[in-house]
Amino acid sequence: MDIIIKIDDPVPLFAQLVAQIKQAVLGDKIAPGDALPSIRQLANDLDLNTKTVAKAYRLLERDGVIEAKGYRGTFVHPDAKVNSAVDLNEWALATLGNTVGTLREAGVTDSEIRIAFSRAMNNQKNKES
Amino acid sequence: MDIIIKIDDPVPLFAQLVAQIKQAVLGDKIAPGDALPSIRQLANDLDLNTKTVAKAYRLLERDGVIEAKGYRGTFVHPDAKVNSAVDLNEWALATLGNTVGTLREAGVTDSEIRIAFSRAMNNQKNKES
DNA sequence: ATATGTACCATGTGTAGTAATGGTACATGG
DNA sequence: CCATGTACCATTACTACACATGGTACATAT
Repeated sequence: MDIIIKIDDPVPLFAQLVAQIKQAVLGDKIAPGDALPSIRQLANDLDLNTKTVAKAYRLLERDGVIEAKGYRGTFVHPDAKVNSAVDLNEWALATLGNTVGTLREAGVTDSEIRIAFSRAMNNQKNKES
Repeated sequence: MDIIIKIDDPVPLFAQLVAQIKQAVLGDKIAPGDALPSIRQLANDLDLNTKTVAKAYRLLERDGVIEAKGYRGTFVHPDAKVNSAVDLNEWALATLGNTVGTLREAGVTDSEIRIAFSRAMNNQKNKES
């Protein structure tokens, strides 16, 4: 795996990692079942903090691209290729875009939308008890 | 109109103004057709900047609570009482709350939701040309 | 001329959230 | 024992935005 991290890139480091691993899956450079380097290993190789790599791995597992098997290490998910093609963030963008559009049409100010959004994020945080 | 502005209140000054004027309408202290003090006048009385008062008036006019008639001054809107009861911000909060809830259930991170929201706000800005 | 709402230039302060870093500690199951 | 992923404590730098302030300028129509 030729992973190249650019520290001066505006794209966050963990996001670069996520993107490149998804690309590796889509380009068949790694296949389901393949073992990935451990968090500590990869952090050492790429000269990153373990937290940064851990964050990328956490997101990749949520997206069904990799599978963490505890002490045994991390592996490429069986459905990795399909799941790599699905972009949760783009869907979130589209969904929020619709809502924002509706509010804007109703005459709600951008500033008010931002404030309402901030409140919405904090409100629901306490809703799931 | 007994308007009291508390500078040490966490509620923004312009928001205090908006709320109190709406309350004055709902409490029949001012009725449709009544003239409101000019922006400069009110800013002077309350010891506020004209911009702050202007912001409140702008929002009140959008909500159909008051009517700006240019050089003639500002007046209470004919449908002020009905329009004062509608809270655009609460509706925005509820709408955004639903969207955020949906995204959260889908496993989207709060951080990712915020980023997607930020992009949604910037995207649509250029959409209406 | 006058006072109206409105629009533009700008600055300062405070808050909130992101990204990345460091260190320490834990349960897991070969 | 040991390396795994994971979770907690924390700090630093940065960005974006809200709020409020100040000054200046403009078209309006009596």
